[in-house]
Amino acid sequence: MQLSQTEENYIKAIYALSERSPSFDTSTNEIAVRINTKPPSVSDMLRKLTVKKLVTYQKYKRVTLTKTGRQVAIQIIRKHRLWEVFLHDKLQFTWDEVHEVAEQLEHIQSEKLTERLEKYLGYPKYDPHGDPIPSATGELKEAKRLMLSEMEMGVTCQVVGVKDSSSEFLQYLHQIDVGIGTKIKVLEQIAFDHSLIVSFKKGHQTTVSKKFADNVLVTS
Amino acid sequence: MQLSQTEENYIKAIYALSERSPSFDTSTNEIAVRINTKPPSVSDMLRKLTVKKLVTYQKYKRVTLTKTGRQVAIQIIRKHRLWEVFLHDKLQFTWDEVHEVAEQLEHIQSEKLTERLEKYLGYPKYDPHGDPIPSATGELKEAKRLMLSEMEMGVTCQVVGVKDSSSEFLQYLHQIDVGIGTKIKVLEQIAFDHSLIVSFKKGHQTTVSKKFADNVLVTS
DNA sequence: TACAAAAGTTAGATAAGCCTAACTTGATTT
DNA sequence: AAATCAAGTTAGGCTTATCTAACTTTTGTA
Ligand SMILES: [Mn+2]
Ligand SMILES: [Mn+2]
Ligand SMILES: [Mn+2]
Ligand SMILES: [Mn+2]
Repeated sequence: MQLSQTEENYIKAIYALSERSPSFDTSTNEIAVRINTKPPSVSDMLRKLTVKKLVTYQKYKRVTLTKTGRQVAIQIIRKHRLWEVFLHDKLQFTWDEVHEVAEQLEHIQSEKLTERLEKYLGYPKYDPHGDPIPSATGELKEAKRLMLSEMEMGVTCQVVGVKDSSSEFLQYLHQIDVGIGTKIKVLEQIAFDHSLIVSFKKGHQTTVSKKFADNVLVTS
Repeated sequence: MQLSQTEENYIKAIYALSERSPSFDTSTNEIAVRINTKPPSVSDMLRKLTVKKLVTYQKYKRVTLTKTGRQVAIQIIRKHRLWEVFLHDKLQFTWDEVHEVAEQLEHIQSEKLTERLEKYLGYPKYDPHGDPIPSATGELKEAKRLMLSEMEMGVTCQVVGVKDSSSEFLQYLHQIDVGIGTKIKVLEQIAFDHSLIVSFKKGHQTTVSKKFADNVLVTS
């Protein structure tokens, strides 16, 4: 099925939002906020996507992706993350620069390109944000990741991704020299505001907020 | 200036058509044929591009790119050809596969991407079809493609394309094992009928007609 | 020079995406 | 159960890009 860039962006947004909901659905307003449009535009598009059997939707109710819709979403995410790896590994883009360009590259239509790119990159399993890359057949492994705020005291862990990928957050991380692979040990939790005292690398010690720790994903 | 993909494709078409005209201009109908639209669509677009100062145009007359228009065209061509090199050199796409995908990739907007890609590819001067790659500042060399019949004696060259793409010709090429990338050395020209004695690869030697040599494009 | 054919433009529609303003529905609270 | 408010849809309009049919200008040839 030949989808426009706009349709692809909607599908991807619905996927992301519904995956994080316990009932695997989402709402008109949530979609509007995420893709920076107004609710009426979303209503229009949901009608279109329903006709194309990509979403299950009745007006005034919440939306779910159909099986086809989910497959479409996963293929776009696959391309997005492969391009992110390319930009990061081959063209030395920094962590916070890759997303914006991948947002465009994910819409290039050529299966051959995707497969060749994947091979060229050495079949990477994770993108530069630590998110798993779906296989050509749509298999997507769950990354066993924790929020930094969930780590036990005294245990050293490694940064594998972020929850928030706003450029504000990514730039802050860059500023304090935290990236994929950075080793962090949680030393103490402050009862008052749940902020954490942590050490990076060789003893260099800082305090980070709960909000920060909730948005840094780590593996132990 | 932020241009749509459609506008970019028009600009590129106008560039290609006007470059091959002695007066550096082109016509509504020529553009329509090239980008597979109807003349009224072209008329509309020419009005739009005139307002944006990308073309010089008066209705019922022929159209020329402005200096800005030409710069825009060259930047798109630069991206197109760099992506062709990437697809060919890094992802092993064949010469006839690269164009279609590059047609999409040329519209990705990120100067940094273009510059990094160029560096990554080792600042190539020519694309896989032997066409020159403009520099970041818009400098553009002459094409280095010649007809095989124009080659000097004793010089080894490489096949980069064909002028005639009839299946008779392509089958003949296949039969004598000539394809893109084949190395050819011109040994002798027969005065009588301008046929050429050439050697392929390791000394394997043949005679080809003038008509053949006029339709094989090579770079030295 | 006249006048027919070709080249090009305008008029009027359509489709995709987006918007604001006005309305409807469903959920929450009393 | 009714009232209120948030969530969502519809109505109607705008822009970009396209088309066909009808018209106008330019051209090239008799
Ligand atoms: Mn996108
Ligand atoms: Mn990512
Ligand atoms: Mn293009
Ligand atoms: Mn080319």
